[in-house]
Amino acid sequence: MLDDRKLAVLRAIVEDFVSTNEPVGSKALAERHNLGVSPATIRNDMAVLEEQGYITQPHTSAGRVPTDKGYRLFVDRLSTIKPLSVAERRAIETFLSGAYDLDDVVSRTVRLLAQLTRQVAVVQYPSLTRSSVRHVELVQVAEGRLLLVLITNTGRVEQRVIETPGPVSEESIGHLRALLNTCLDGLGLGDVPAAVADLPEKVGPDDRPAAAAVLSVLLETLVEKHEEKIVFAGAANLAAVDFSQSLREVLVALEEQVVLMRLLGETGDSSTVTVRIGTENPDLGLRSTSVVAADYGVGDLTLARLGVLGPTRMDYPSTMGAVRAVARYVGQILAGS
Amino acid sequence: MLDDRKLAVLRAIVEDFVSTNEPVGSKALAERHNLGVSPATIRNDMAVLEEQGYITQPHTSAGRVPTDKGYRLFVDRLSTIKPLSVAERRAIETFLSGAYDLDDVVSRTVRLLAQLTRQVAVVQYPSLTRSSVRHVELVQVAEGRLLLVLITNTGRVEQRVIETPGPVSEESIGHLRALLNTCLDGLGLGDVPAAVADLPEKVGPDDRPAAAAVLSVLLETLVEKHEEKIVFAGAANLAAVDFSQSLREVLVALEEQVVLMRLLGETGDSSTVTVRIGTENPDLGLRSTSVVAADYGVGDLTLARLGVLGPTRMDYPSTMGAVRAVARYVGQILAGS
DNA sequence: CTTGGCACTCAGGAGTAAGGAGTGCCAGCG
DNA sequence: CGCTGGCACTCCTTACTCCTGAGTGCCAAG
Repeated sequence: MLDDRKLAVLRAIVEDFVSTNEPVGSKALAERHNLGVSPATIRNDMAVLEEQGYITQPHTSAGRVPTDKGYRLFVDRLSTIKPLSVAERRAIETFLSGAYDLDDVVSRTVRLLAQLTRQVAVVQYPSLTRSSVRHVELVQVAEGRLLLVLITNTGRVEQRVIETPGPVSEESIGHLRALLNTCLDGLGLGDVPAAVADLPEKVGPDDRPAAAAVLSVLLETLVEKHEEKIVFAGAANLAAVDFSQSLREVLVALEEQVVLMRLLGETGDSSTVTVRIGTENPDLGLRSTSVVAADYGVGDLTLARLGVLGPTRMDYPSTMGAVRAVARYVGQILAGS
Repeated sequence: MLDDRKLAVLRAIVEDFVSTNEPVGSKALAERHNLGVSPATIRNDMAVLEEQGYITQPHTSAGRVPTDKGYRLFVDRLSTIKPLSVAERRAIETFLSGAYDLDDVVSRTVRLLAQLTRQVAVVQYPSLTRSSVRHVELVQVAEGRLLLVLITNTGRVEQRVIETPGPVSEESIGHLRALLNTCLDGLGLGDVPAAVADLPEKVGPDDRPAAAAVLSVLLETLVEKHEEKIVFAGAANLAAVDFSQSLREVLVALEEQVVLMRLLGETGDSSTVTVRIGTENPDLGLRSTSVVAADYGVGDLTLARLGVLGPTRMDYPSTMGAVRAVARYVGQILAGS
């Protein structure tokens, strides 16, 4: 129902509109792209494309603008992900490899992605449930108060204060610590609750209350922090685009972890870059924004997602290229640290 | 040179302009505030105030608008900090006391402050140089790779990976750990470099290289992370105000840690709330923003700063009240954890 | 020193007109 | 049957003008 030429016209419309931000007319199309036909012919094609819902006119006697459906077709069938230049790749590599801990990796990544795409970047911390325990540390910081530090294989460090019912001897703490480490080492965090269920029974009766307190805090940490840690950068890039009225809504969304999580979408829907366009987004008020996201991880293990948020009028091929490249490099960096 | 009535007029102008965002004229002033004189008189006073540089007109035949100098006089002599309502205080208390670690305290604080003031809030993490060591942990996470975890009395947890020249025995690590803790426990971070200078000499010759590696990373951590950790929230509130062109610049500034630090200003210039108005700010491009900031800490010890960034046209008394109150509560929370 | 009166200024909105980009449709051509 | 040039039509955009009203500065009188 759409022959090759009509698809070519749609592609040209998307490309021109993205670069000029102005409705594109038949005459301009005929001039800038050598489609080999006259403006009148293009007009006929445009009429068909509009009827099918791929493009629309802001008003009579204006050029055409792609609809969400039009962008969708463009992304799915009319474009290919544009790889980054060698210089860009090298820049990513050197910038990321300078990081010295997980916080630093994440914060560098998000800033890098924002700069590459000139849009708002969002990066999720490696999921806790997909990580495994590397080390558990228990330190008495004051009478009746312990600090639990949980280090995962992805470099995440979670810390919690534990109020114990009474003072605990250094010896008991050492015992408890050893116990925790032997029974948890290398274990996936999802399996921790089952593994520690019988912990209080393994310690002497005097230490039971303390062990129980530690346990409850440990389990709490796993559920509370869950997947929720997520950061963004590049809000300034929003001001450049003419977001006008919706700018506020976008900023609000960015500050809500929950909304951000929903925007990035479920992990693992596909092994490559995914795109959500305009109204495809779950969130009202972000109807004119698109999200380009991808999973990252080490090897086969998916750790979390990262992505970019921008106007529907976006350079999808380049953005997708940047997101894919950054996701890969982050995986490499995490694997090496 | 400025009698009481002229000051009253200035105060009225500031208050009206802050609440309406429109240049205020002599007639409106006479109606809304009972100054006991006619508009004509007020006009004369206004002429004087303008001549002295406290107010200005956007254009002939418009009302007057306060200048930075006018706001300054208002803040210094014409207003008093407005205490929060009981309900607000209670809300702060319950919200902050729910926090369970330092990250959480800081993130809650910044969101709280943003919401209270309906502006952009900025909170600096407790300064490392003003903290002291509570515990040092050393863990072998892989062959030739150690993890150094530094816990301060303010709850900050810094972690760094250390590559050792070769494998290190568990025994050596234990020794090193004990050594570090005994010689650093309770020490101010500023004093750490001196205290550990002779550390390599205290260990056996075999462990020298490892000790040196640990040492260099430890010292690096202290200088690199220095004071620089700082977060903000409430960017969405920027969109509400009519910041127009400068919005982008403000957003850029917010994402630059260094700029943020400079904006908050030096700690300890005064024991109470400080205000920087418009051009008093060190940063170009933020000429139409004001910063209201205060130190926070536990007891006499100042830990860091927090504050609010907004348009010069701001409700200073309320904002100052909120900043002061939040700073106090944060201190209390930190003292109790 | 304060006040009412008065002429003056000027930003902002409404109304109008010209310009132009782009369309839809039609008739003719290969 | 599809492509093309021509043409009338639509309607957004810009510029221009005019008008109104808020607010001022100044002056003369109390």
